[in-house]
Amino acid sequence: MSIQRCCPPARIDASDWSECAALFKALADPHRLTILATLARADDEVCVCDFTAALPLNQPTVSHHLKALRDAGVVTSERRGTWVYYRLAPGMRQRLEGAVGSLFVDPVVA
Amino acid sequence: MSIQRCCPPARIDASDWSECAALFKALADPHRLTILATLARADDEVCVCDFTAALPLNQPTVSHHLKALRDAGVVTSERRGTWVYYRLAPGMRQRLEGAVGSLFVDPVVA
DNA sequence: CATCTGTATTGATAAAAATCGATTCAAGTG
DNA sequence: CACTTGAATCGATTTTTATCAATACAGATG
Repeated sequence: MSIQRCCPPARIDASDWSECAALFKALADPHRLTILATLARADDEVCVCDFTAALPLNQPTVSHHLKALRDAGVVTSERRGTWVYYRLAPGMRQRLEGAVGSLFVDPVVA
Repeated sequence: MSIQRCCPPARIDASDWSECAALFKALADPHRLTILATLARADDEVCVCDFTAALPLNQPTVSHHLKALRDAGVVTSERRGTWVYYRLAPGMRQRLEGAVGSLFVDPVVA
């Protein structure tokens, strides 16, 4: 019998998804999502001390997660006196929605 | 002088973000995003052989990533003869958009 | 039923990430 | 300027993840 073909050749997407993956990776942790959701709901700055008080983590670990979010550009920080305050980076929601949108066709938007 | 307060007490979000984090974790890899974007653009099934051919990874590694996506409920698979075909899980876009939306207030949608 | 081909699984290894104790740093306070 | 406090950094440890070679499995073919 004739040899079966599995399918039409198929066009694999050739984009570089590294940047997008890095953004999702920043959100791939329950504690970081807690921080993010808190900032989103506060729609205002939140003191680090509140996170260390509320999260079931030691202070260095909280600091570690905050740094991860900072490095990913998800949050910004500002020291004022002894305390440091975090807030959501401007345009984060759009950025995230854009990332999701870019996965699903929406050919050539940005 | 009086002791400074850092801020109003602050209300930390108490939700469980594990599930949401697991979804983002599934997307936190460039190769998995390539697979996902390909499936989204195909809007149809794609043969595993196309992924193994196109990705700069060995066959077992591709299989590993496909399993990760399956376990996260992001894709579904179906064997037909020798070949196995993958497609996007139904409602994935809404699910992802819902996850993003749940982070940003949108109180009590689903 | 021996064999081939495509995919999944197993086992091992290496790289990355999460966590914490100890320390450092920055800024107030006395 | 010594001391205290909040946050970041460092170092070490453990866990998770990515990757691949080898193997097993599933279905077709002869």
